[in-house]
Amino acid sequence: MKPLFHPDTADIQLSSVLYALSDPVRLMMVHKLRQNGERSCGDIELPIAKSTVSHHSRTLREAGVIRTRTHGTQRLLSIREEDLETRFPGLLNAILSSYEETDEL
Amino acid sequence: MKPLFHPDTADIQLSSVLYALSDPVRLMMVHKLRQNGERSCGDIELPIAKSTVSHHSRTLREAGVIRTRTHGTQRLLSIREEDLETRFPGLLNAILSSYEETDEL
DNA sequence: TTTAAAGTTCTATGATAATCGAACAATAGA
DNA sequence: TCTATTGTTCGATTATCATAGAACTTTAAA
Repeated sequence: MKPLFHPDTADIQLSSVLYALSDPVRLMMVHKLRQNGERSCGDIELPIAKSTVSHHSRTLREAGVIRTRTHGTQRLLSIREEDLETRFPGLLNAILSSYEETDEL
Repeated sequence: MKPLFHPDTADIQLSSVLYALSDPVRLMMVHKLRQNGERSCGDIELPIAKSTVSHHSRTLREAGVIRTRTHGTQRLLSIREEDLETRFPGLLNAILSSYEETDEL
């Protein structure tokens, strides 16, 4: 199995994180991951093709927002909450709180 | 003089704000505006052509991040801090604090 | 060893965007 | 009124991206 690239915490770029979270689909993915905890790609209900989910997962992973680990044929996604808090204190919570307070659910 | 469009506070979209701030040039613009207060386009030192600055100003304005007012031949830009705080409490500060703490200056 | 399940990668497409230079518009000042 | 200043808009270019379907890979299960 090919190892998946995850940036080191110190290498996570603010603009990359903001970009990753500026897409409504990806924002919804991250919101659901925080609400429900670690989930496989398929368990996150999304109105798009699975190849598109895969693409978004990769964008979030390469930006340093989520972690992906392999479990059987599944890929389990989770938010890198501690790493993000270390790198950008308060940022993730401010974004997801804003998301939850508005009508973008 | 053509009136410039500014979205109402309630119409500001989170994903649009995140997208607007995900570009390094625009992030720098907003950082400098908060550091120095209201400034004209030309007073914000940027390593890009003035037509490009104008384009970025428009993106920030239409996303609801900045306000633009006319003063003579100048356009004065300022951050919509109160509106953003009303709409997305803590968001702008979390983003700009993150920016200032990292090496992206 | 087949078969099924879960994702990824490839290819293609249509849309959007970052950039610049040139032309244009509006205003202030000489 | 002419001119300089400030910024916008237009046109073109180049690049990136969101999307989907098809083919492929990997693993688990029958």
